Amino acid sequence: MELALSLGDNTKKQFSFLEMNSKINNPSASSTSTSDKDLGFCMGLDVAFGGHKSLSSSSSPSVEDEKKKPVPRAKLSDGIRVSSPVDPPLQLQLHFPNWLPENSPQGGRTLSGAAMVAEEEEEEEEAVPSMSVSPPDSVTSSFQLDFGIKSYGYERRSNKRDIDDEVERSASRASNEDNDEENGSTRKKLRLSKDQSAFLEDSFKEHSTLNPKQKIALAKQLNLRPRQVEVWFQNRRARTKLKQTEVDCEYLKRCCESLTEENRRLQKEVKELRTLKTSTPFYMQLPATTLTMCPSCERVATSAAQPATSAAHNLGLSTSSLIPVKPRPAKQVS
DNA sequence: TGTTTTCTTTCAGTTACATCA
DNA sequence: GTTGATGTAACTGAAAGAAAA
Repeated sequence: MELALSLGDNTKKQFSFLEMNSKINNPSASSTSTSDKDLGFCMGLDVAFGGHKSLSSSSSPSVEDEKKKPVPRAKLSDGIRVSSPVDPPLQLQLHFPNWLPENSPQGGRTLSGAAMVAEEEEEEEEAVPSMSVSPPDSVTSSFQLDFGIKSYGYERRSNKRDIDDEVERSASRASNEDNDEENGSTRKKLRLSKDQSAFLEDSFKEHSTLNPKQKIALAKQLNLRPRQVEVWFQNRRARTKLKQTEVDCEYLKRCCESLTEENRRLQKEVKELRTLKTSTPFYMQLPATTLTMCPSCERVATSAAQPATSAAHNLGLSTSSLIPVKPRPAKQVS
């Protein structure tokens, strides 16, 4: 059995970044509305939870795809623009997002492909003010803080994750110029600020998954790396699922207890009825030819069962096998 | 048109670090 | 100051799907 989770209206397609940003700029507006209790969890059974790509429409062009093939891709996602057949191969100047140090040695690096497209899209969009929510002395994420990106020695160097890592390592090297204690052998854990977390929570309420464009835009607004936003959403989905699983387990546990109790009660009743049946004379066990109604509870029973059920009533026992009918004067019915 | 390859995205599981009692 | 528990950012490998070859 799979569990369902509803996190609001998935039909909405766009983040309301500006609105959320205004919330960020006005801290008194939100931060209490981001707890899980406000997420509007809904529980259901027999409905698939998530699933691969079930919530995502992201089949967008990747950096490598566009690097390798400047020809257009067949499908687009959520407004991601790719070059048309008449577009020349892209060879654009990379505009580093503001989560990179300004003095990055990578500045001016030239790339082509979807990353460029994405960056261009970013530039084309209205200038969304980037978020600077961390206090100056905060230990939270800002690319100016130390980045201890562990060198994991990836085998493949072609997927997007690796590219992100490469960018991060580049940034880390740049950052290390100002931070001598970083030796690259340990990974530093950066904690997001409350505002950043609240902003991400708001985003998560709208979409539990992000397409690349949304991810980049969100990262830009929060002064985070896209990879951080991606990881945050992954972990957030995992937490949501875990929490929902706990709720479902509690519900099923209660159901099980209730059914166990009901079963126990019915077993007891059957046992009592059998005891009564064996103790009644044979002539009272003849097959029913008429229906009789119990005067006390106004339920109808067959005449064969009636003596036993009446006795059961007299004993104060429940008789779930009786058929409830609308109230009538106690009399025989043919 | 069908098959294989390549790549991306997501998830489940895990690790590592920060924080708190 | 130390230690264990807890929360969570970050990482890894596998699976699934889409697009290209």
